Amino acid sequence: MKETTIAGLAREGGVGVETVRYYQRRGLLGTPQRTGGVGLGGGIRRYGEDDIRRLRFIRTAQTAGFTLDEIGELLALDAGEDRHRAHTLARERIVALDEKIAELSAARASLLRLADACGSTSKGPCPIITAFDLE
Amino acid sequence: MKETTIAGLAREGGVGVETVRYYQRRGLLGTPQRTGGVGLGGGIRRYGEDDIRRLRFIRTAQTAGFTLDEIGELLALDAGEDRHRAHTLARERIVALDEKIAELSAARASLLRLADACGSTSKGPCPIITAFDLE
DNA sequence: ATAACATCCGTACCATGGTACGGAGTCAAG
DNA sequence: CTTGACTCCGTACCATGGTACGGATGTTAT
Repeated sequence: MKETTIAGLAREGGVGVETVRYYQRRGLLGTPQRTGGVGLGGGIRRYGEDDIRRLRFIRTAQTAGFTLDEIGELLALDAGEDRHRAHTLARERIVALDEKIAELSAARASLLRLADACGSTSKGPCPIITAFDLE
Repeated sequence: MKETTIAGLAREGGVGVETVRYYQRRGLLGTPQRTGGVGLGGGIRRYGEDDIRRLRFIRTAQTAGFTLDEIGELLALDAGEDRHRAHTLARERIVALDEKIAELSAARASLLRLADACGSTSKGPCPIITAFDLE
């Protein structure tokens, strides 16, 4: 049971320590039990595999376009019973992703036209605005 | 030569009036000559086809992932002579777009797994975090 | 046991891309 | 020639997703 501190967790998740703390404040990550805890506030918190998985999930869900609020809901659903809600969220996001991917592909085509138009060695300005006109 | 006011320009570009003003402040859109201009500050500004094209370009360039700062550079290049710089910017963005599209496609696959796993009528929690694990 | 380093916590600040507000000026219709 | 809608302008505020600071405490290596 590999345990680590907040710095190790952050490293595993590919984020900074401050970002982990930010997620804790947002309620996306828990604040585990502290070691010993002699003083008033207690000691240092220890994190395990579950925390690492959870943090990684947050990051990949972000790339899927979920906001942190939505990710909070997903994490709640992961523990809950509402399969229908989870299914709906996933479906909605797939539709949004399909739109986004189409949008980016169209933009890519425009950029290709632009690179082509401005790639020649000929002088003068290249019609950047025009290259996007055909979208 | 269809002319319009800021509200018409905003409508054509699919943005709000305040957004147009914001772009003007950022230097992305110019502030054209005013009508009559009797008082101290002058009258109402009039916008034409070029302004509409420029505004639409800003919006589509945004969907391509350019920041407003980069769009400002592109607009400067459109008038300038630096074809090489324009070509470089376009190429860089194509690479970034390819990465982003791949990322979104992977996320889409995860969501499909998730929708599948949580779509059945069976009870209990569905493994949301796990559905993303295989990325 | 003491130095060096990490953690904890609240609070403040940051960048990006807007959105809102309020007062003054302008324009067109009745 | 007034009313009502629109414009202009500065300035303030907002949401999102962090990032930085600084003092107190905790941990660890020598």
